[in-house]
Amino acid sequence: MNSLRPKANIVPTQKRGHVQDEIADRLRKGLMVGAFIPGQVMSLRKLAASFGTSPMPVRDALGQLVAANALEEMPNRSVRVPRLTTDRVKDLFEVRELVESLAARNAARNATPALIRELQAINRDLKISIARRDVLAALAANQKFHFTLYQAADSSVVMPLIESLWLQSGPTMYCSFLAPDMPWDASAHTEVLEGLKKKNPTAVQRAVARDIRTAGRHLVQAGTFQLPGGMMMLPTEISLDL
Amino acid sequence: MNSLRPKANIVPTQKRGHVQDEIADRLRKGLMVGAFIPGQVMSLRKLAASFGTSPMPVRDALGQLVAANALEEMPNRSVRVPRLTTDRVKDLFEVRELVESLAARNAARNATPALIRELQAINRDLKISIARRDVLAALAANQKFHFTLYQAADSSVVMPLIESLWLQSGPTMYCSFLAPDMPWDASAHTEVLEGLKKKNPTAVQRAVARDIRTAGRHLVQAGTFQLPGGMMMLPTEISLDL
DNA sequence: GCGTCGCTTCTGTGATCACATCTCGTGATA
DNA sequence: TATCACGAGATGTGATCACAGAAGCGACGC
Repeated sequence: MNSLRPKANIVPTQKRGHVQDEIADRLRKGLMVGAFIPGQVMSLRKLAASFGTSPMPVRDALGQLVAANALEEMPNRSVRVPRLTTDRVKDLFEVRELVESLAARNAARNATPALIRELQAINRDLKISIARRDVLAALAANQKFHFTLYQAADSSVVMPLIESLWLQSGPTMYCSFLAPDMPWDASAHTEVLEGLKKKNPTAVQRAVARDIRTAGRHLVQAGTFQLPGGMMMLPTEISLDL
Repeated sequence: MNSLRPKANIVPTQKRGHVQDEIADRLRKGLMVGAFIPGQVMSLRKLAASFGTSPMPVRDALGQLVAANALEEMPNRSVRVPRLTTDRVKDLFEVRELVESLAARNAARNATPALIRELQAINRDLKISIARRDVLAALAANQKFHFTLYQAADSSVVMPLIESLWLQSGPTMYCSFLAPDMPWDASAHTEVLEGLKKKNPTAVQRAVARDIRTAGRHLVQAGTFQLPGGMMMLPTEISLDL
């Protein structure tokens, strides 16, 4: 009877109540994978149009990401992908080293043979991607390696923290690792696996700490994050085919 | 011309665009101060009615707090104050010890005489509140002591993490420290101040770690958080006079 | 030619509505 | 009396609308 009936989602209402979460997931993935340029503003309505929804779930998703420090809020109340300063990168990796070391140590205590096998498989993929110079796949494999390891720590307190820290460093890491001469040392991962096999949590902890420390050092040295935004061949417009 | 004109906020539109933030702040404060019982569900419309606004800004505020792990989302999509298990408390304080130790260490490097004086003043208030058995004031002073110290670390990465961790432990801490026999050792704070005066970051770090460790131990021992919800004289309904 | 005013557009925010889902209470029936 | 079913209410979610502010941009005046 009422003319206000909405146009009924183009998609046949896939899952009720999970729209904002799916949007948030796609945005998260996009941030990790470098689909968004540091400094890029995330327009509410444009994102909504891209997703084919109303601005409402997008607003919620952006709010989540802002609360997780994955996006930053400008005085205009617009949100954008944060551009990191050198100091902030140092801070970020200092904390990452600390927190992820803890997670790695605790994960090592709970390590099962199945976990070790899974990590070995992921590391194989990682090495292949590195050999192919496939930055995207390498970053994805690297993330998967770390997160499956940390997951074994079985801490619902630490995991969200680590996710937040990765989301913050994600876009910048992607940009920096686009430099073809960026060395990538996968030896730390090998040390992790050896430590797990020997059931030596301290060794695993040290290996993860070393991995993060060297990554952070390379990132600071490269310093690509302090270049003026908009460089590189990345699309200025939002690409949502994630 | 349109009849849809809303009823115009009772409050003469204090500040545009800061409604959701004020709501989030009041909820945060309420969580820290124990205005909400662990397990209590935060109803969107009821909160909105209490605040005298539409459910919209409340939805945003709750989303922020859920993203910060200060509130948890039930399968119903309702959000509630999380009730902590023993394991989670241990996790929480393990991470708190780690992260806040780092912040304390870095803060000690930047410590100024003014900061030391400020911390001394706060600690005086804390001791007075303890002597008076004023749990609320003591918790507030304790929080102020820690946060002003960490603020000196000048890290926009670490501070949000610490805030999130405090928000998670806030309600439970309040409930536990209601027990009149809960011992409160302020000696760690004295050690912190001495370390700051001697410009010894390691000493400050150790003191903060000890402070958190003992607090966590007492919390686990007391174990009040695992009592069935709804105990104590706390109001079941939401009290918003914060 | 350059600066400035004003308009158009776009931004996020808050309110209201419609709806699917779930809960809870009341009723009837066995 | 016990149990099941139906219904009324409440829940969060998403869409749409109204509005205030900022920003871009073009035209006009100096």
